[in-house]
Formats: sequence, structure tokens, C-alpha cells
Amino acid sequence: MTDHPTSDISLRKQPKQARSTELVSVILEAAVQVLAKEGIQRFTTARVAEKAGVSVGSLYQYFPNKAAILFRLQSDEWRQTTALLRSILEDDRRPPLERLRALVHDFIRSECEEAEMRVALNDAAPYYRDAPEAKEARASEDDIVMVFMREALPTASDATRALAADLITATLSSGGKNFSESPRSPEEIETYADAMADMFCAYLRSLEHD
Amino acid sequence: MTDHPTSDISLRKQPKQARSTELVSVILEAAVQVLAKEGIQRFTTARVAEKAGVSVGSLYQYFPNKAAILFRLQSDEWRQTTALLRSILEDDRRPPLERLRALVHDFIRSECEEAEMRVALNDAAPYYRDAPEAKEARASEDDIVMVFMREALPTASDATRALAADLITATLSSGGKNFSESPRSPEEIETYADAMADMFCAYLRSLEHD
Amino acid sequence: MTDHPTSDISLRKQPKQARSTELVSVILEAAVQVLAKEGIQRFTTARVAEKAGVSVGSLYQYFPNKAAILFRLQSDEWRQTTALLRSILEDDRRPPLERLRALVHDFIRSECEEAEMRVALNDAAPYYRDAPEAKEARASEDDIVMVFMREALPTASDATRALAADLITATLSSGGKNFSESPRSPEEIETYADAMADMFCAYLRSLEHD
Amino acid sequence: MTDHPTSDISLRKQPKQARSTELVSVILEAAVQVLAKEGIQRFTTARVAEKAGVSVGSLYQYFPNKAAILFRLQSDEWRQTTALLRSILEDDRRPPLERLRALVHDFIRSECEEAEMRVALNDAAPYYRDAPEAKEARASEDDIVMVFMREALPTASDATRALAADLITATLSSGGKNFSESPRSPEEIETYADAMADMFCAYLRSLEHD
DNA sequence: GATGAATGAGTCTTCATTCAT
DNA sequence: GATGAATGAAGACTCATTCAT
Repeated sequence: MTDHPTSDISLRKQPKQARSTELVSVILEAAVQVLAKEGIQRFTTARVAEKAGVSVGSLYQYFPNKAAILFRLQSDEWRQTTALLRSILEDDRRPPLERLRALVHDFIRSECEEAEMRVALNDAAPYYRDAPEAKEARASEDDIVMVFMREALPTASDATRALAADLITATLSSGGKNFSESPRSPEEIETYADAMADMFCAYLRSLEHD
Repeated sequence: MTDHPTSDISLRKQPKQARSTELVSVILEAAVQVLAKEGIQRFTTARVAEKAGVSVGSLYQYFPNKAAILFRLQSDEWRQTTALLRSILEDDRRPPLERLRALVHDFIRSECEEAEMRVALNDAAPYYRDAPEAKEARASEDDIVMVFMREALPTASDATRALAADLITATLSSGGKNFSESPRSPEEIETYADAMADMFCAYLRSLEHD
Repeated sequence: MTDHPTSDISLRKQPKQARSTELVSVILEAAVQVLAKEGIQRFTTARVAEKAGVSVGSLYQYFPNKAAILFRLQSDEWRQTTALLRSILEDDRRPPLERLRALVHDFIRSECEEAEMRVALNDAAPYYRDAPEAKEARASEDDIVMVFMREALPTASDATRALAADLITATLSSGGKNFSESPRSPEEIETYADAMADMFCAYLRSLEHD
Repeated sequence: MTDHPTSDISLRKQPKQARSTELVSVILEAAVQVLAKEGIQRFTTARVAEKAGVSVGSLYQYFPNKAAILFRLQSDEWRQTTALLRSILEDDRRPPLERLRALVHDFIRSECEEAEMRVALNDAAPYYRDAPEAKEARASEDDIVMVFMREALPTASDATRALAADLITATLSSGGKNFSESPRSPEEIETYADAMADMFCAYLRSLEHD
């Protein structure tokens, strides 16, 4: 694929005043609803503006283009995930593998909660994928996981740890996305999360034995 | 997501004559190229027809709409994957876990080979996702994997096997997709595939011990 | 002024078939009318299409964008002017200065005939000015005038001739444009054309005497 | 062109207070910069206000609309030209044709100095052309030139003088505009100005002989 | 008087699909 | 069966102008 020049995606106006911040929220909430209800194919700036009870003009006062709205939605999700990661993985009162299991459960559960929106947001990837902002966004996650890996795999090499971190992160995120694509009952969720956690634990234990 | 009225997606006419089959192939090959080179955003029927050296009219003679082309591309991929699955997992000359490892390698490798197209095809999901045909397509995969699981987990319950099958299938496919989104060197691919296979094997072994 | 990237402006489809050629004419005629009647500010692709009795889509089948239509209008004008130049200046049955006088008359007259359109077309310059096609278009005029100058100023140096050619060409074209901006009676036109011709003749004669 | 309802263009309030006058200047200077740097297509009230460090609201306090700003820019230019005309043509210490030559040089030179802005201002003509104020603005120029013509053509009829005045004024202004559209070196400027002056002088001399 | 957020009509352009030839 | 011209709804985005604070 050659290149799909994604125009800049950053916020247009720093919401200093309360009013601005509020408006940005209103727009983003409307965007979430439109995305969840209509899907990416019918996600238009006009619809978002209407749902938000704002004029298109106002929308463009705060977001330079459609891609920026979608990217903002996605990066808010990322931020949430990072917070979840941190709050669970850094809690050193519990043994590492227990933390990992807790994380898997929480993560899968939260993926399923807003499943429609996550799927739609994933569909929106072509809009923001090539933006440089998107690349940076995932960096901080890696650090948290690597710190955790040092605890979980104290005897393994850094290379092994990095690989395990990669694999688990990727599996968790893509597996969670994939699982949440179909509607799931709470029991299914717990069962699946347990299975995934089992898999991660078995893997990490096997790495320790080497 | 309430309703995305996905018009029917099935082939418009069974290509009985040789000419027809050939034309369908030409169109599909063109579609693959357009998708890989231009991405879903620039994937238009006009472009596909031009690349195929066919008129738009002809294109619509064989496919009822754009979604049908994309769906066909995807289901061809699925068919290939199923074939890969079968050829490797059913080969009872090798022990199960060795087969699984081989599968992971082959699968990840092939994902990376046509990475651009796979990514683009994934981007196209919104177009075909809601079609009923899409749901059916994956059924046969499950059977193959379940047969394999009976070999790999002879002592486990059927429920355990089904869950493991699900998890591994999902991880393989979504993890592979995710991994192939960035360009990868052959070494990276082997390393990653090994790690994933390690994870699967550790998991399956842990299930046997129960 | 930094740069106003004028997207390519060339025709989209070579009008091979009679139908195409006809449609292009219809669109161009409509464009002329819209331009003359509404001015550049209200010259929109939608209005042109409507006036032409065609859909916007059809319009875009033949012209890649709005600028291309305007450029085509302008270059047709240039072509006409070049033809006028050639037919008059190359006619060696008459003495040079008489030819020049005839040219001035014809040129000013024709400028005044479609004055509204010329003015509007001039207003459209920002749309096509930066296109490379626009630069080339004027080259052939220069050759014709230089050939004429060799006849009119047989004893002058090439540099002198080039300068005179430049000056006269520019004065004729910009002066004509300027003059035709106000509505003019036929008498006014003849008087003015005579004056301008007088000026050119006096100038050329003065150059000969050096 | 039937009707382009050009809203009135006059200043909204006579800037009695010093503050007002100053603000108007600031806005006009910003307007010049925006026009020169961005061209008419990107000349927006928002950009002008921002460059001026003023709110859009304030801008509209002093100018009733965008056209008024552009008109003001143009009429300031005209005022400058009139001043130049007066200062040179009325200087009776030099013979008429020498004055004319000096004028041509100064005029062409000044056209070229702010070429970008002049071109852009010319592009802006559609915005202010139809305003009645625009018609009046050029009257005073004519008087000055007619006075000069009486000196330069003492024996010619008034009609001849008027015609010559018209022709020379028009040629100077439109020829200058045309010439300054391309970037020019100082030498080119002097050469061209000399040629134009030569042409004018030859013309005026020829009228004297009649 | 000053501000600048809000408006929404208006513009260009694309593209899936049809249908006369 | 093949063609590809024609359609026109739909979408992203801009910008002159207003008006509440």
C-alpha cells in the first residue's frame, strides 16, 4: 500500500475555557454513539454534529477533520487501557501471575462491555493508522509491561522477557478484540478470560523453567 | 450496532462456462492488487474493473456489488487457511504439538507475506461482516481443530478441548493479523512464531496434567 | 505568494467518440454562459452542469476539476487569438504597419464583443495561473510576432525587435482587456483602436530611424 | 454580467479617535500581508484578523464586509498612484516628455516592487469592481493627465489629447500590471520602462506633427 | 467597545450502480 | 453478453457574518 496521507490529526484548539472542554466532550460522546449505532460507514461529521446538537462548523472548530475525531476516540481508549494496565500490573501486593490473571479478566470484560464501539473503532483504523500520533501512543504501555515482566520472569533474559511481553500484549489486545466481536454472556467471558490467563501463566512458567 | 443493511453478497451467476470462471478470476486478481496497492479507502469498482481490463458492467455481471467482491476475497483467504490447517493438523505422522508448531510457523509466515493485502482486507471487514455467508464460512475450520484437539488432549473433557480450540484459533488468527501489520524480517517472524508456538504448547501441556 | 498548488488541469478523457466531443462542447458553452452571466464568484460546477443539462457526474467525467474548465475556456481564447495573429500578421500582401493596424482593430473589436466573458475569464486567472499548461500556451504567439518584427524592423537588432514585440503584444492584450472592461460603442472602439495603432506605428517608425 | 449585489463597501465608522485610525491601519497592513502571502483564494477575514492581532468582531467594527477591505486596499493604491502622477507630471521644471519618461520608470518600478500584492489585488477585483465607489476613484487621475497633455500637446485638439491621455494611462496601468506578473530583474525593469517611454514619446511626437 | 464561538449555507468532488446501445 | 456513459445522492470541509457575553 503506497501511502494514504493522513492529514494532521491534532486538536485544533486547546480547550482552555470550560465551555470548550465541555463542547469537546459533547462532540466525543456524540461520536461514540454514532460510531456504535451506525458503524464506521455511516460515521459522518454531519451526523456527529447533529447528534451532538452542534453545527458542523463548531465541530470543525475543535477537530481539524473527521480522522481527528476517530483518533481521539481511539487514543482515549488507549489511555484507559494504559491506566488499567498500570493499576493492576504495578500492584505488588499480589504475586505476578495473579495480577496477570486479574488483568486479563478486567481487560476482556471491558472489551466486551463496549463491544460495538470497539469493533467500530477498529474499523476506523484506516483513518488514523498512518498518523504519527498513533505510533507514539502505544509506547508507554510497553514500559509498564516490561517492568512487570522483570518481576514475573526474574531469571529470564531481557530478550525473552521482551518477546513474552510482546506476545502477551498482542494476544490480549487482538484476542480481546476478536472475542468481543460476538455478543457474549458474563459466563462466557469469565470462562474465556480464565482460559487465556491459563495460557499466559503456563507460558510464563515454562519460560522460568528454562 | 443496529442494522447495516448488507445487501446479499452471493455470486450473481454460477460461472458454468469456462469464460465466466476466467473472468471472475481476472476480476478477483485485480481486486487483490487494488486492495493491496490502494487500500480500502481507494478500493472502487471502477478501479478494479480498469485493473482487470473489464468494463464496470461486466464486473456487475459477476458480482452483485462491491461488498461481494471483498467478501469473496476474504472467503478465499479463509479457504486457503482451512486447507493449510487440514494439510498440517491432519498429518498423523508427526506428534500433535509438533504439528501445531509447524502450523503456527506456516500461518504467521503466510500472513506476513501478503501483509498489505491482509491489513486492507481486514479494513474491509465492515463491508462484509454482517453478511450471513460470513458466519458460515468459519465452521469447517472448527471441525478440523476439534479433531486435532482430541489427539492433542486425549484425557481432557470436550469442554476443555473446545475452549482450547477456540482460544488457539483466535489467538493464531488475530495475533497473526496484528503481528503482520508492521513489516517484519524473516528472523523476527521465526522468533515470534516460535514464541507463540511455545505458548500454545505450554498451554496444552498444562491442560493435560490436570 | 507562496504557492497555490493547482491540481492537474488536463482533459480527463480524449473525446474520441462524437458523443464525447459534443458533450464537452455543451459543457463549455454552458460554462461560458455561467461565467458571463454570473461572474467567477458564482461559477460553480453545479451551475455549469445544470445549465448544460448534464449531471455533475458527467461534468467530472470530462474535466478533472473546476480549474480545468476555466483553463480550457481560456486556452480556447488563446488559440483564437493566435489564429487571428497568424492570419493577419503573416499576410505579406500588405505592408507591415498596415497589417499591425488591422490586427489592432480586429483584436480590440473581438475583445469588446465578448467583453463580459473576457473580464470574467480574467477573474478566473487565479484558478489556472499556476498550472504548467498555462505557461506553454503562450509560446507560439511569440514566434509569429517575431517573424513579423523582422519584416517591420528590418534594420533593427534582434534585441530591439524582441523588446518591441514584447511591448506591443503586452500592450495590445492588456490594453484591450482594460478597454473592454467598460461597455463601448462601435465608434469608440474604432477610435481607440486607431489611436493604439497610431501609437504602435509611431513607435516602430522611431525604431527604424535609429 | 447582470447583477452582483455588491453590498456597500464604505467604511462603517469614520475613525475619529486615534485608536480607531490606528486599528484600521493595523488591519489594512495585515490584509496586505495576507493578500500577498496567501493570494485572494486564501484571503479570509479570519486570517486577516489573526494577522492583525484583532478579533474578527473588531474587524467588522471597521469594515462592513470583506469586499470593503479589499476595496480599501485598492483605493489606497490608486491614491498612491495619483500622488505619483501629480508629483511627477506637474513638475514644470522639466520638459513634458522627460516627465513622462520619469513617470513610466517610477510607475513600472513601483508595480514590480510589490508585484505579488498587485497581482493578488487584481485577482480581488471581482469583489469590489461593481461598487460605485470604485468608479469615482479614478476621476482625479484623469484631470492631472489632461493638464499634462495640454503642455505636451499644445497644438492638438482636446479630443486628440483626451484620447492620448486615455491610451497612455491605460497602457501604463495595464501594461505595468501585466509586466509585473512575472518576476523581473532591475535591468529588465529599466529596459522595459525605457521601451514603453519610447513608445509614448514617439506617439506624442507624431501627434504634434499633425 | 471588544471578543471569538457558533452558525449553516454553499462548494467541490467521489463513486456505487444502472441501463441504453 | 459486454460496454461505459450517465446519474445524483452523499460527504468533507470552509468561511462570511452575527451576537451573546
